[in-house]
Amino acid sequence: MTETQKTEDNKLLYYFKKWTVITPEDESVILSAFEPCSIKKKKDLLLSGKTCKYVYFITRGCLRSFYIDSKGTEHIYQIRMDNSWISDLESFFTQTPSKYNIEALEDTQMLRISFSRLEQLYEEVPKLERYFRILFQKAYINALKRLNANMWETAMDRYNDMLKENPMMFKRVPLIYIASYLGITPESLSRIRKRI
Amino acid sequence: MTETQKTEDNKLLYYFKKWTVITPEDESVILSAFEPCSIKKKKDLLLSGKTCKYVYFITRGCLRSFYIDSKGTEHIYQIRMDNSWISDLESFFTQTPSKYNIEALEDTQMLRISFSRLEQLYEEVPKLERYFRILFQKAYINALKRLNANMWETAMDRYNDMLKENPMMFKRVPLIYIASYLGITPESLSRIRKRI
DNA sequence: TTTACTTCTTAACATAGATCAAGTGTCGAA
DNA sequence: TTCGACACTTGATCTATGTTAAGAAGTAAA
Repeated sequence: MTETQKTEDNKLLYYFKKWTVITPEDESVILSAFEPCSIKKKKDLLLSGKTCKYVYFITRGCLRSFYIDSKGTEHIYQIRMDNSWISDLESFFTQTPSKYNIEALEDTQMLRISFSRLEQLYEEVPKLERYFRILFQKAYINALKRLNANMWETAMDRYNDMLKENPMMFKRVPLIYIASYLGITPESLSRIRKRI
Repeated sequence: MTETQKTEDNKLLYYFKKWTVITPEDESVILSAFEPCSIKKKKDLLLSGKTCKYVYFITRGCLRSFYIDSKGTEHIYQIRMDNSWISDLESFFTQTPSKYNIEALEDTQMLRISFSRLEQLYEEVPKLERYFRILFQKAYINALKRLNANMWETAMDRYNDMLKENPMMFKRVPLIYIASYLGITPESLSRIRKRI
């Protein structure tokens, strides 16, 4: 195991330990369940129509997930960077074909785990149920907040909120993707930025 | 314990058992942790500014949660009926004041559990972590779907989807609330219905 | 049985953001 | 060093939905 890899693993464990108690024995079981992988910028991690085989913990890099509508337009619903999870959870948990794509916006390093390996890991380390319970709790609360913002706030308010809460994204992600994530066109985002 | 009450409890357990294994001993521990309660139509279960003390499992009835914006307009983000959960999870899990209101749209019966009692219950019946992990997983997936629909589909498509997926709601909930839930005004909903 | 309130509809007008079209600047690959 | 794709901007026009205002129908209260 290289030095780089060790650092990556430790970050994964750091996040587990924030919400649940992990013994040294658990640690090695967890680490052995995850498999390092990487992807080059502009390459696809998941293609629409394929089943999503893994959940990925991003140790370094940036990815977007999006779907393509009947007119061929891409709609981004997630942009994820270092130390967060990415997957198509619906496809992953039901093991059915995905409607979404996941693409790398930067060269990205990840730790991945398959559906069956994760099920097995829950049996080996039941405490992980708590970690993921809390993770999904928070993800759900955030998704509802974003839903409310999209339904009832102006595009300008959403842009300002995002600037405040996710300043790093503006340094690493092109505005055309941020526009789609905010639910508007690049033209509208451009006009909003001019007004400020 | 009345006959009515027993039926209610069994429904709660039925949903737990769908996703995890519950022994007879666990059953009684779970049942004793939940407390029956009820609320009359138009009364408030939660007021903005107050901390949300419970999560509620609705055994029979209907509630809406909404927030009031700076102009005094109500915005509904959840409508929940029989056999589902309702709460302001953010306020509940952080035990801080809520930004939302929850109001009964019908006379409603529930089973409730407090934050500290739920924490204790997780220790007593660790298998419940799995149930709630899966519950939040599904809730998160649904919230993302609703977000995508609100960002990228027309109000008419959203209305038709809701008609298909939640026909019961149209029989029990006034259209003014359904409009708000769909992210549009009652006037727009009226126009959409006329077009069909 | 009158009154008042809630729900729902309709119409005229207003507006945020989309669409279409064109143009500039930048950067990586040949 | 030049070319072509990509990122971003700007302007003109269009459209879905909001806003304002009014009225009808149903229901609960007095």
